[in-house]
Amino acid sequence: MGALAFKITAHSGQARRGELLTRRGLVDTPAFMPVGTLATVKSLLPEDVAGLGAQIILGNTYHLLLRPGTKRVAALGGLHRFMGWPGPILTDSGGFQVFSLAARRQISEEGVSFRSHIDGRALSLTPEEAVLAQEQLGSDIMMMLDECPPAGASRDYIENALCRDSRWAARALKARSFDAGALFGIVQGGTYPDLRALSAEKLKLLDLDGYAIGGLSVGEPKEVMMEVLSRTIPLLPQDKPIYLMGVGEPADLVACSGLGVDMFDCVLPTRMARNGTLLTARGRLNIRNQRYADDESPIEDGCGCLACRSFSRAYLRHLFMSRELLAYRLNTMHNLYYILTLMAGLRTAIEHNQYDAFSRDFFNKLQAEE
RNA sequence: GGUGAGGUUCCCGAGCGGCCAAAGGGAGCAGACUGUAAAUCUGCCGUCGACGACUUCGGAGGUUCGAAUCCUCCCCUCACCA
Repeated sequence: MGALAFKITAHSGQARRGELLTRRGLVDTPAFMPVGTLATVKSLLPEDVAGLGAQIILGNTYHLLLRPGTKRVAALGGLHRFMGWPGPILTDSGGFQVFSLAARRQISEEGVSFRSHIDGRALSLTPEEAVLAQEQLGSDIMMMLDECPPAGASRDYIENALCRDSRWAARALKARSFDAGALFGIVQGGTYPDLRALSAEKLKLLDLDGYAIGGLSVGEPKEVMMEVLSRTIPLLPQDKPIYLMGVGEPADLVACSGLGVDMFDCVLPTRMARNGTLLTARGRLNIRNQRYADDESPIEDGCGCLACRSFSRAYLRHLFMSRELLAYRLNTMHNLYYILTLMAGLRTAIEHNQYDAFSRDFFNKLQAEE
């Protein structure tokens, strides 16, 4: 208590407009959290990130544990000071790396042992150590260590994992210091509604500050994801923030907000930016494409981001083709601006009880011919 | 003027009698990317009526069942000597 307060200020259908009050400031929800895995949102300055409209960012325990070390970050004054971001930070626990680095790790009741992807050295992460590392970082919202099973995992496997997750959640809570940040639990259960319910039941017994939904958008069809989500959200405490982990395609943000999700994070806008794909209301635009070589128009007419205000598609294409560093920065600014502006629009719509109209308009534009 | 090395598909560059439309880079073209091992990865990249055919390896001839690969002459580069 005290680490986090959440207040819902408006509803529009299932969609919720809320205010998440962390110990380092307010976050308006539904919120999108840009990912800054290694203590930086790649290519941007903290003031850029804030200027684009982000109120909270995500950092990563696993990566920072390996380099430069969470103990070192603590000695240097914590992650906020280290990276120059004074606002709220949510830290992932390393749970996703249990999934993405599956080939280099082993899971036991005690925890996870990894082979570092940098130098191959062995390291272990228990639920307690994950909390400790996040406390060393000075995290405002810590995530419990969990296992995120792949889409193809068997029912037995998923059930076994989620039961262990709930034990890990209890251990994480017990390990947390009294003055530490908030701690979220993570609901798993793959695409099985009853397993999702089981996971939610177990986690609800614990005094967690928020509930994340993990193990989605890991390869399952989109309709399945929406179906699972719509059946899982009602099972969670409605007075706590609900966080859909790893989801961030514009269409998903709109659709999932409509189901009641309050928080999102995703590498998609920043990674795509660095790979030359730009987000627009009409869909994706690959700036590498030949047809933009002589195009004097901005990425998107009417977009208020720095890249669109100042530069043409032709120039941005040139920068990207030349691998100029400015390309990554401008592309990232555009994509994050697009996403964060979309979230702001969504919040306003919910406040005015116009979620449906907003959503309809969004999908109509997306469908429209170029 | 002499001697030596060499001219390969957009570029660089392997190949040195058949398994070569020709390795490997680069460039180019297109696609993917959802709690970041990602400024990454994948595919295409001579032409066509395209599981086959046709035209290519400085030029022209020749040897051979068969040549980018061997021989002759010519053209052009580069290095060194005059």
